[in-house]
Amino acid sequence: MTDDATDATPEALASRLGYLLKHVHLRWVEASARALTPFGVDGRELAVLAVLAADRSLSQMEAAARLAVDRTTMVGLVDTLEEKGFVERRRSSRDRRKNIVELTPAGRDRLREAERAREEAERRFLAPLSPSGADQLLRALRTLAAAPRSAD
Amino acid sequence: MTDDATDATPEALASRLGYLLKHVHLRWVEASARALTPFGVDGRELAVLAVLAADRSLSQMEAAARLAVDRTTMVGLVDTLEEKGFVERRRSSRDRRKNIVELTPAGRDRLREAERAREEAERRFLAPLSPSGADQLLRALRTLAAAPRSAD
DNA sequence: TGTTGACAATCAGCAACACTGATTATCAGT
DNA sequence: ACTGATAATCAGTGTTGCTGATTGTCAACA
Repeated sequence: MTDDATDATPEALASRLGYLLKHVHLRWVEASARALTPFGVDGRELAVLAVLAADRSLSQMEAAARLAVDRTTMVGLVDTLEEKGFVERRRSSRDRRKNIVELTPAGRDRLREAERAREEAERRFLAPLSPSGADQLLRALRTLAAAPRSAD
Repeated sequence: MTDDATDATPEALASRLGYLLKHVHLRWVEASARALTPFGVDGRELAVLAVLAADRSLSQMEAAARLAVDRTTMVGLVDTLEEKGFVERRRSSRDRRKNIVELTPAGRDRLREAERAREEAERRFLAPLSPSGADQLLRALRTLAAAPRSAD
């Protein structure tokens, strides 16, 4: 009896925002991990490459701010990307406290390939929605992410 | 010096599903935590109370399956709810391996109050969207959460 | 010029969390 | 009775993100 609960969303939770966000996110993490494994990067590392490609070069702190990850987390992120040969650290000549992080040619190539795979995975993931539904979802999420932190 | 990046979603990431899901979820966790603090439960504990109220009584495993949390995590969840006096464990008489978990009257009261607060918080959280937009968001999330695990 | 306060990157340690695997008690079927 | 499966529990592990301290550097100013 009722072992359908294993992968169907149970009635009592179906409308809970927290439950839905968490599980959809989890699903996506799994799906994107699967899609990105062949490229040797995970979703967050790819996002780092993407922000570095967007702005020519950034300090670690700037990159961390862009991605809204902790500054100490960025250290490790850049570490692994550097080991993989996708980025390079360089001391800024204008402010020698800063590490300028830049894409290597290999990093740029990998970014291009992996981005394609990510986009494809995202398309597949959103396939259960109508095209306009997918679009509205992204727009709604963007709105909520950008909304000012509720001032109590 | 672009410190606007701290709370505005940077261009390069604005359309990343993973980024958006993660940060919207994080925002919601913060908001709901703030809303629920006065009631002495967090979002997950409240969800446990809700599934217990929906189905008269459940074994721990059944409750865990409903919420899609690990069975070992449910042990701790029930532990703290029991300490707070909101649920009670009872050995099933029909299958003495099972712990039947049931709401106490105090748990039922707390659930009612806290649910009201959660709904109110959810309304506030979704306020930046139009009413129909909020509705569509929930529907889309429900669809994605229920979609069959992509079969590669 | 030397001193002061702030900031960038790094590192070590901590807390939260969920999972794996083993253990104990119980069940159902032979 | 004996066997294989299942429920709850616990101990240990790995991950993650954070706090706080450290080191080097900067900018401002007496």
